[in-house]
Amino acid sequence: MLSLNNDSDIPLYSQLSTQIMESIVRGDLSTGDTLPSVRVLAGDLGVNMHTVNKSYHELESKGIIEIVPKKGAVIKANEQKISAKRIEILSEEFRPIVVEALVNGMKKEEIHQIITNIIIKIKKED
Amino acid sequence: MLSLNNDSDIPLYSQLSTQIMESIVRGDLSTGDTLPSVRVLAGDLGVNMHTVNKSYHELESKGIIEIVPKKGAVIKANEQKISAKRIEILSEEFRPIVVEALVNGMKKEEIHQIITNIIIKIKKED
DNA sequence: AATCTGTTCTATTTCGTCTATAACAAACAT
DNA sequence: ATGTTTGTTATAGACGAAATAGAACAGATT
Repeated sequence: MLSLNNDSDIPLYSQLSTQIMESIVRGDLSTGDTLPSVRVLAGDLGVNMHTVNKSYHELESKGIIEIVPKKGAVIKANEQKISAKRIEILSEEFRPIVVEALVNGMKKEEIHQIITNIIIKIKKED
Repeated sequence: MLSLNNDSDIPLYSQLSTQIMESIVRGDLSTGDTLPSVRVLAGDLGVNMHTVNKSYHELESKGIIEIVPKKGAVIKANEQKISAKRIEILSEEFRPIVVEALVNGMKKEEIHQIITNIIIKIKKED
């Protein structure tokens, strides 16, 4: 179930993108499935149409979905091999958080444990 | 050496905070060391005094440094035991990036490898 | 005594987010 | 065929964060 938090400092469209990606990881959404129209989902979530539209385009730029104008948004099959460029982008996103963990005295294994727990958490939630 | 990127979508004060934390992790800054005054560092980096001030206060809120009014900013000793609350905060920050990695088809071990590489990279840089 | 320090205040510019409304042309449903 | 739904595009406004600028203050340093 999707739900956005207005009080968060994370933009609504980013929250939505992340939650849709979580649904895919969890298996609730699979390759070929279509997402609700921007108007319908906006109505369900109580946000503006453009906010949902922005999220969909963010997902499209990440290669997660395909937007067919006048038709809808479809979940794409995930690439079998992740590109080196994508890994580089992910690394840059991970970096500041890893630094913060390290400066707090955490060891590599403890950070790995946090990652492991997050993965477990994502796959268990509904 | 500190250097900020004006074209980045990451705020200047956040970039600065991260780089200072990296210096600590790397050992270039140790407990008891004092940071440059907000005016001096701002001059070196070519940014406004308030931008550096904001970074220092962000670091103080994270418990990394201590600001003594009219004196300066000093690197604090890192807590021997990281609090559960801090781990929770870090987890929430890690989460969306982990999701993005998973939706790209990465496995747990591959994400661990990215983390490991980041740590190596941080400690090697100058 | 002069300088340097972080602090506080006011002000302005710029940009991203979010909302709102409207119109368009293509796809779809009945 | 008609009416609805679709994503797209455009314009507009409100709001807050980021960043800059300049000035003044009082305590610490030299």
